[in-house]
Amino acid sequence: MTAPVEAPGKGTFKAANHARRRAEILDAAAAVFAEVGYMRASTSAIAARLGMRQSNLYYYFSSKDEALAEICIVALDGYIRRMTAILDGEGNFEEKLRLTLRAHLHILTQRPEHYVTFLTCRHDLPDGARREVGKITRAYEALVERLMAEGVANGEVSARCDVKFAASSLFALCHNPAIYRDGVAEDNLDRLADTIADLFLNGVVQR
Amino acid sequence: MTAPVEAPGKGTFKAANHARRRAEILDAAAAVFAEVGYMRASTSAIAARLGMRQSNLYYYFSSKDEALAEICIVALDGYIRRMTAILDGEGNFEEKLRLTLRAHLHILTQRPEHYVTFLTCRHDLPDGARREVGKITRAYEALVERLMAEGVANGEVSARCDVKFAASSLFALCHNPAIYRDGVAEDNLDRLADTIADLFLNGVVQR
Amino acid sequence: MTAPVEAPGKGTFKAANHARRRAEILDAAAAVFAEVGYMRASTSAIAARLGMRQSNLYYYFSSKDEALAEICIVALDGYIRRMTAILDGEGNFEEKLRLTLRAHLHILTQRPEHYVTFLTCRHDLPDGARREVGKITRAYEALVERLMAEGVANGEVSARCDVKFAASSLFALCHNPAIYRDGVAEDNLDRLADTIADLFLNGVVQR
Amino acid sequence: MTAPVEAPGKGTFKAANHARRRAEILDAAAAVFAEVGYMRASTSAIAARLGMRQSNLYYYFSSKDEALAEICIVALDGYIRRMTAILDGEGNFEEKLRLTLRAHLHILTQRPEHYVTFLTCRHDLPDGARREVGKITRAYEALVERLMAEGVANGEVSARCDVKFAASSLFALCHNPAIYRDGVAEDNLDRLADTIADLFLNGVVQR
DNA sequence: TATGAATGAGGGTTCATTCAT
DNA sequence: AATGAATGAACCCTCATTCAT
Repeated sequence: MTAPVEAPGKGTFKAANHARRRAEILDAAAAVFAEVGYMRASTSAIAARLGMRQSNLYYYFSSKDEALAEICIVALDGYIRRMTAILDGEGNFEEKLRLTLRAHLHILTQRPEHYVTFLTCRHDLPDGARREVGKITRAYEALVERLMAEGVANGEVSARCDVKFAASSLFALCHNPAIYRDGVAEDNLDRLADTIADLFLNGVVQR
Repeated sequence: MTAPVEAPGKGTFKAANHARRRAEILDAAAAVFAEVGYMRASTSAIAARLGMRQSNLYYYFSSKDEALAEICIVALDGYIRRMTAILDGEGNFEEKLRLTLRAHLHILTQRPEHYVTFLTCRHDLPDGARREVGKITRAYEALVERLMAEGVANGEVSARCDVKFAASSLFALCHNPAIYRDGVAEDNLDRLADTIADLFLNGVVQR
Repeated sequence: MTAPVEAPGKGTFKAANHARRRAEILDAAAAVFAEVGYMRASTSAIAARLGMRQSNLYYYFSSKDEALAEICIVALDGYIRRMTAILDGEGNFEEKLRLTLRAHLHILTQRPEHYVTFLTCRHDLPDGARREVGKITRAYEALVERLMAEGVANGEVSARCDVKFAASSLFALCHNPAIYRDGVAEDNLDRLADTIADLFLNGVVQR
Repeated sequence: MTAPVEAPGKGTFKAANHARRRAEILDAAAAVFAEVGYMRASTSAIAARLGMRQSNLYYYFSSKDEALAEICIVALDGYIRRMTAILDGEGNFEEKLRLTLRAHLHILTQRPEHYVTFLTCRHDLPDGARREVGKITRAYEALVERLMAEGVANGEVSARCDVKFAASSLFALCHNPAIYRDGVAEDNLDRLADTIADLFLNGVVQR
């Protein structure tokens, strides 16, 4: 969890290079984690993907755990902020739901492996990081539940709807494309989000 | 994949003990696999849960892989048959969908850990077994897709509905309760199934 | 090394059965030892060859080591006595050498696997048995060396001949057919012995 | 069979160290294999001989099998080439035979344990390597058989001589000193080779 | 910054052996 | 006389991690 001992000081030239390389390593790690799972991902497989040697990874990260934690944090980055903005913004339930889905799935256009890693490797985090990540996750879920609750309150959403169940179902519908597609082109994101929204809002029944 | 050489002969009355013990081991293994994942699950943790020594497991199973494969097979057992029966039976789309969900989730009342293990550890199967399990899984998915297609054909389901997307979404909605609950009491199964069916059929919108 | 605890008393009916079964087990063990070597020979492979279960072997033998030791003893049985008889008997060097080879290779017509096991698994004996077997082996070698020495003494064998080297060479020439053939038919034994004798006596040079 | 992934790049000057260490490990392994046999040779015994930890062996070799295969290859190295040169060179049968024996036994002055390991542990090779080694071995044997056949053809060798039997007997005569001596001093090699040649050519009979 | 080398801990698996029945 | 069940020790191998250079 702590930074490697000899990491360059902030603000120097070196620091920029260091940070860039760190990010590259995170990407490689996320790719391997997403493909074979955290436990099967060997540090040398990660290093090989970057053409470097295993031991050099420890110049940038103090442990494999740390890399996983950081990937999960990156994957979660901004979710709370964006979701808060959506909730505080204009629009009825349906509009906010569509915005939510776009925001939620946006990462699939940028860092799909980070998202998959978050979904599938979260449980492999060491206790401390797992609790931390869990806290953020639950806060985010709470915001989505609030969206549902607002929908119920203003009559757009059926009163029979259990907000917790609805929120977790919404997430579940997002996992599928995350895991079974290699990534999402930027121009397809909105269509994907709306497809999910349509199902979630209206179900499959013909009207 | 084959039973250990020194297992008792078939049909003897000792064979029943052997089979019972095997099943107990499978249950213990499924519990550990579901809890910490296949890779983190040590064979001695499985043995400890049964008060036996690790090496004794190999009297019943020839490898950890074999146990996983068997758990996945058990989890899949009967799905094709039951789904075929539903499709060939009476009822409109909605009725068949509700039956499908009950059949699909029924395992949660009996062997929830087997189901979770199947969902989360499938990828850890050795190549041969993974292909075999994949074949069964795809056949089952195809049946559910056929259900969707029939719904579209007779006008109960919206024509805009992509059957593949719909089928995989239905499964996704089932994963949630599987993973986040410890099991489902037999008398709650129908309610759970119907809750999912309601969402899937009509969405959350108030009408 | 000690007999199993509950072995039947000598002279009883049971004792005969017991001894017969013991011999069968020794044969099976010798076959497996000869085929894959002592270390790779599992007790269950031996049992399987007899249609019995591994644990039952321990009713007849107290350990795998004991079976090996006994096989080696059986393989050596009578060598000293027969060699002594040959040395004490009539005939010149060449005649005695041919008798020696026939006596030495005779086991190939009866228990080739015992001989091969002796040759290839001797080193796997536990210390005590190895010394015992080594003692007998050396005594036998000494007799063969005496044969060579007598040949030298009476002028039939070249005076330049090192008796130790000659004796061990004679044995070496016997190992080949032992290891590379499946066994020797009784009527071929004399021919095989004479072929080796011819080479040993006269070499390959044309005269 | 392939070198470990993280071995140093070819041509670097670190690679030389790596190769040297690899060779040291092979020597240690050969010594242990020759002493107690492949199956009884534990990797930690090999490591202990070098003052390193067992796991470090795997930085140089990917498996115990690989080390054995390499030892056998080393033991066979050059045999075909040298034997071909002898056959294609000048000299009558007797001269070529003596050259053959010197070439064959030369390894006893350099790496006796490799030779003994080859002789006694060949059967423990995994299937692929065993076939490969078997192929080389048989090719070499065929060359020695050709030598015998040439001797028969030009009248130096008795027409009654079976070339296959003669060739395998020659090898058998070489096994003895290999196995029962700790090695051969360089200046004794020729004498040893000639002793064997004398026996093989003329037998023990006084003329 | 990066590498080669080394290590300790742990895991899955095999197997001879024991013992109650 | 034979079997099912269990066990402990040993073994090969993997891997994250460390450290000197």
